[in-house]
Amino acid sequence: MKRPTIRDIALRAGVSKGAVSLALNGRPGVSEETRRRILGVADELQWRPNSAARALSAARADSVGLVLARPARTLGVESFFFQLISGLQAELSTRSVALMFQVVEDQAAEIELYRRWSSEQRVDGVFLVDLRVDDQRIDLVERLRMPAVVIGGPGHHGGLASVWADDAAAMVSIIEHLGALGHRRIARVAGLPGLLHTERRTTAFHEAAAAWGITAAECVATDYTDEQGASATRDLLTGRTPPTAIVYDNDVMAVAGAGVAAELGVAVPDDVSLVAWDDSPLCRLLHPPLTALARDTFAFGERAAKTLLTVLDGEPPADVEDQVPVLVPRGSTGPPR
Amino acid sequence: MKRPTIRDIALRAGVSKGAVSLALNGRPGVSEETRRRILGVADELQWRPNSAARALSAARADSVGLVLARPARTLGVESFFFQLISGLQAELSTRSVALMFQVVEDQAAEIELYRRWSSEQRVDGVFLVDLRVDDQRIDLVERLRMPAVVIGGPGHHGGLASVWADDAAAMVSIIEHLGALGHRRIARVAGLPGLLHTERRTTAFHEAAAAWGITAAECVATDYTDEQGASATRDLLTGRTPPTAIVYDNDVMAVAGAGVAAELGVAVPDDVSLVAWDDSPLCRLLHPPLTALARDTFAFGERAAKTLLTVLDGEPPADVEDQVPVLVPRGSTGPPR
DNA sequence: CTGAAAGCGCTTACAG
DNA sequence: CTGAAAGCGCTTACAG
Repeated sequence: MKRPTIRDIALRAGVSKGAVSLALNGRPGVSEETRRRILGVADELQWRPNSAARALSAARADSVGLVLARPARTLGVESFFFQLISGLQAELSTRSVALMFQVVEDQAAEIELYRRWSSEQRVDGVFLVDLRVDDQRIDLVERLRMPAVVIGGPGHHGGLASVWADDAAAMVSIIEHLGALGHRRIARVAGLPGLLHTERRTTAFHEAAAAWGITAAECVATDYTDEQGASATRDLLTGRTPPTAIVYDNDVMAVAGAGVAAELGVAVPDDVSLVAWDDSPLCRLLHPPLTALARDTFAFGERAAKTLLTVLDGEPPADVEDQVPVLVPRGSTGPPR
Repeated sequence: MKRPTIRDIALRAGVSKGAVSLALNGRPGVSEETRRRILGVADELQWRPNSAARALSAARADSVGLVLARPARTLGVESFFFQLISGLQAELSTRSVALMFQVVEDQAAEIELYRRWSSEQRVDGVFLVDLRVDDQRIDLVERLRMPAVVIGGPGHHGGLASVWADDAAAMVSIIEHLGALGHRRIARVAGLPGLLHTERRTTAFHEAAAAWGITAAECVATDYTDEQGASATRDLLTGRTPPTAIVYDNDVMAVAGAGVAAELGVAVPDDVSLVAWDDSPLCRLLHPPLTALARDTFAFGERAAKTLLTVLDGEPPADVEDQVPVLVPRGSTGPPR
């Protein structure tokens, strides 16, 4: 009634434990006939590998990690990470690799966790998200010799693999959409200043605006929360020369902004056009629905997982560019009144 | 330069490996003095346990699992699970227990995963969510002798531990709020029919309505998505005797319903009052903000984790009732016109 | 209170 | 192509 081990298989098949191991792992060293016999017995006994034993002797954990450094109670509406995780797992599960997903309070706790995972050998590799300008984690992970994929490069990821989308090109498509509609005063409610992708978007925003002869192109920094998205919108709309269009760095803030506009009696899109970076059910649910920058985050996750798996296979770290996000025009953008 | 093991500690401290193990795990069998010396050396060497070795010999994985059976691409706006996971981890991390979180397509895949986890001994226990009427998992988990906590009982969870909130009492508070405002035609856009808590809410809805002399109390079944929430709302509002108030089983559908009302030119709350079960930033962001049933899901998660940890300690399975969710009245409810 | 040994279930050189 | 043995880093009886 105990769980069968390779010892039981070896006994029953009349071979050694070593041969069983080779056969089960599809490695050379046993004849095709004995392999078949061994697999048959394993199947009959309903044998499954003990993950701890395998991890101990092979020095592999068969799991990889993803840490999210956010104050737990503020996590919420953003569907991005759920989609990402689903995509990661879809790919990882094809190789029976588990995902250790952990939410921590801040980057200090995140770093401590990598140290622990490394020394406990809990994971074979990690995904790094929310990259910052001069991120400490790149260096740490390289020092720990922990295989890693940086999600949301490019650049600044040392010798690590990375998967990323071209934020600059996406920003250009937004500005082109608004510029073509006739907007000349555009504001942006940006995300956290320290994040690398925020900085990249800011640069692209100003460059694209300049190319369209848009001189009034202000960026307001926020922490991504609905509160700050709402108050930034209020400040912009009640200023002396309010913008005719606002671009938000996430969907939550865009929705909050739409709420503020409704409250102030500012008509969307006649008085102000709104664009959300990242599409979500949220954007489609609003009235009018929000014009949004859509990307296939699930597929992005799959790609990231695939990249980490190749690194674990010993391939040199790749630098993978994902599709450019696509702007989906909806009711929240139109020509300025 | 290799990672230190207990052997290194034993050598350096001049004791046996066994003594080191006892000291490190705070168990009796070593004198206070040698324990201190051993801990000192461990600290000096920056020793950390190898989780695989520990799991193999102690037959513990030091991790627990949570599986979500939802088609991956439909996962999204609901903040409930993120909050829950954060709460689970906050508690689990105090005991260095990891959480294996996995998203699968359906219950068949979920069950297969439990079998695998059990035979590979990947986890010491699991959390069961989205309980169904006559759920197969209860029986399976009991047969596998896998410690478990059912989240969202009560009842129907066999000999397993459970944590739950009183959905019936919460539903009563909603109906009382609406009844006191003068509503006599109330509809409910319900979640998935097969789920246990949906059924409990349905029963409570009808009983509470009857108690207030509300005869028009219709329930429409949905799959929790915004699409179905929207179309159910459209059907209700364009029917021959539309309700003056609608109760939604989640926040996503309530927001979708608000969008439909805006589209149809139905005023909220004058023409129709809206209530969301589960509060979220989403509800506060809308204009008018939605009256919602709030609960502290983070704390709920902590409590669930605590319960599973006590089960792992060998305590008899507990049945823990969480706080009753609290109705937060906002702009979306008022007296019927 | 402490030490020496066996064992957890695998993988991996090393002989034959 | 196959077998016997050692070893991964812990824990846990069992002697002293």
